[in-house]
Amino acid sequence: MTKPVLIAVAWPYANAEIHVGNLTGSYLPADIAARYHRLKGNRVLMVSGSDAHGTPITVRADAENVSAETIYKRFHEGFLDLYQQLGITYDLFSSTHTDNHFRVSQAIFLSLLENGFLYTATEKQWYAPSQNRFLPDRYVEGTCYICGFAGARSDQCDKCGNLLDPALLLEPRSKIDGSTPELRETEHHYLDLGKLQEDVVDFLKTRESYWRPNVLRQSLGQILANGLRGRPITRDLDWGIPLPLEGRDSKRLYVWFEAVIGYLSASIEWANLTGQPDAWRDWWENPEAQTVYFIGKDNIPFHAVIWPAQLIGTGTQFNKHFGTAESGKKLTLPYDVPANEFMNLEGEKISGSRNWAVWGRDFLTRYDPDPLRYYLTTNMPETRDADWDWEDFYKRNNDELVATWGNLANRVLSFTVKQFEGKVPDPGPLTSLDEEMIKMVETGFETVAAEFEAVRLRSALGEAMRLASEVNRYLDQTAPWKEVKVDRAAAARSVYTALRCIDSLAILLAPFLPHTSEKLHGYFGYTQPLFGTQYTETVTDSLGEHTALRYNPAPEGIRWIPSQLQPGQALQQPLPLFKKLDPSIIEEERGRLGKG
RNA sequence: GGCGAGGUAGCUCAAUGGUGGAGCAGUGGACUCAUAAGCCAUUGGUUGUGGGUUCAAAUCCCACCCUCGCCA
Repeated sequence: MTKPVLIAVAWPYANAEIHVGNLTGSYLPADIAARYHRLKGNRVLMVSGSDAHGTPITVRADAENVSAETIYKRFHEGFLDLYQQLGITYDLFSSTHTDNHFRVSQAIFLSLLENGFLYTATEKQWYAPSQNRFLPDRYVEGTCYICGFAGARSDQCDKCGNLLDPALLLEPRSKIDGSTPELRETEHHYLDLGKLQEDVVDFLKTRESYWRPNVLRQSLGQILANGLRGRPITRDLDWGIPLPLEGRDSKRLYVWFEAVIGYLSASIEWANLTGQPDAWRDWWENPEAQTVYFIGKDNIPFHAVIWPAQLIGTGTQFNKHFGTAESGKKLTLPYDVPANEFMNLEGEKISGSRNWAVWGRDFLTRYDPDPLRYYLTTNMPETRDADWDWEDFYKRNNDELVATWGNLANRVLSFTVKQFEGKVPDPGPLTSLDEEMIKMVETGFETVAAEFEAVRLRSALGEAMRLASEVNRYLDQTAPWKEVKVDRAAAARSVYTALRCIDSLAILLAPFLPHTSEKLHGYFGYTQPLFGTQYTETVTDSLGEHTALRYNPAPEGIRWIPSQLQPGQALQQPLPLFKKLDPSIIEEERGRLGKG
């Protein structure tokens, strides 16, 4: 039985490279889950894109004297490259800077407006007469009225750490041209979260039994303790999505409001690109669909509270404002938000500006993708902050990945090629020991799956690796290298049994280690691949063009099933799946940290 | 400042009131198909600190220290 599963992945801000903390926080667990569900035969749609708007990008653009679009595209291209190398298989990785996303976001805005969940209020904002525009808080600096620090940001002082009331800042000046800004009144739209609170609480209560405690406490717990207040959803900017209201189109939707809408708009863009414009409804207008959001803990309130509030507030009005066939259906609320904590690096917080980071693309110039995926999964911050430690990476690669799994596959395949003419031997009747071994691994298709369904990926990997160890134990008990000298039939039984287990383990481990599982799958002589292929595509719309990452799935079929390996099947001459690392990399890599 | 999470063996983590466990590392052993990998055995912990509740506390309560996140 297959079901629709939406894998919704955090949208990386297109103003920095992606590091291992970003990967283990959301992109990697999302891909592992997506690959698992695809193997299960579920209808998977995995979407995300570059978050192209917002002030961090315009700040950087102004600093480099280039357009915001230039900045976003530079990092966007890097994301696509990394995702392809690491095998993060988005069905669509797009961008928020697309005509489609603009229209979807505006439709959500209009739906909320029609349903009475928006209100307007007037506030005071910094305005630069010299430039004839409003300035975001972080564009204005001045002297802190609390500690006297001269380089304080308008909304926060980096010296004393206090959050500031912009209106009280002393000697304000624009970071762009040094001119003196003035406070002017401006009217903005607010999302009326107070009005939506009861519905959001009801929604969260239906998830209470299975969501991670850290996510529940920061959503349901926080609301019950403090309640929800309205939040402004517009700003005076010129980079972003214009309000779809006449006379107000100089205002832009706030990034926090529109970026989460990307999950819906990317699904719609994907549907259009595949030539089935209504296909998105299978996930978004289907109460049976499981929509799972992979994000870091800093994003919990936006995905567990505000995005559900936006969806609830939109009601059944979306199609009407988007111009698609009205269905009278509500949009699907999040099924799960398995937010991860953070990953530190050698005991310190990852910091891009200090280069205290392990960058994804840089890493892959020296190492293979699957060891990275392995280490980031065994060390995934599912319940608490984790730490990337180069010595630990080295050890887990050599002592676990190579020793337990890579060596197991290699020793049995090599032995078979050498002793049984490269063909799966005919085992004849199996002994009870053989049958127990096979059954133990087959049970893994249920026990590992249970961990996947609960999004406990570290545990799922641990269970699969435990089974690999069991096969090593089995080999020591049967010792086919001894049997082959005295009882060839016995050796054939043992080798067949081990091969069949390894064939199954390749599937169990495939979501984590797709590149090497695919390779091993080929060594077994199969011609049909486990997974599909990634490719990029340039999409042109009224805003210009953007490059999208796409995924061409493997042929339909359920592959999450135990090995049916047949005697006589011809194997390929295997090569080791993983490389042992030299201990010198530990100091070498540590030496790179913190250097420009 | 408020709220929340975490602090358990050298490392990564389990264990929510009932004799502190696993994997890896370390040590000893037998084997040799395999990337000197695998297998068997084994050393190792006053559970951040100080109090308290209890017959019994890693677990519940209070205070404090450290790390982190959210909010103000």
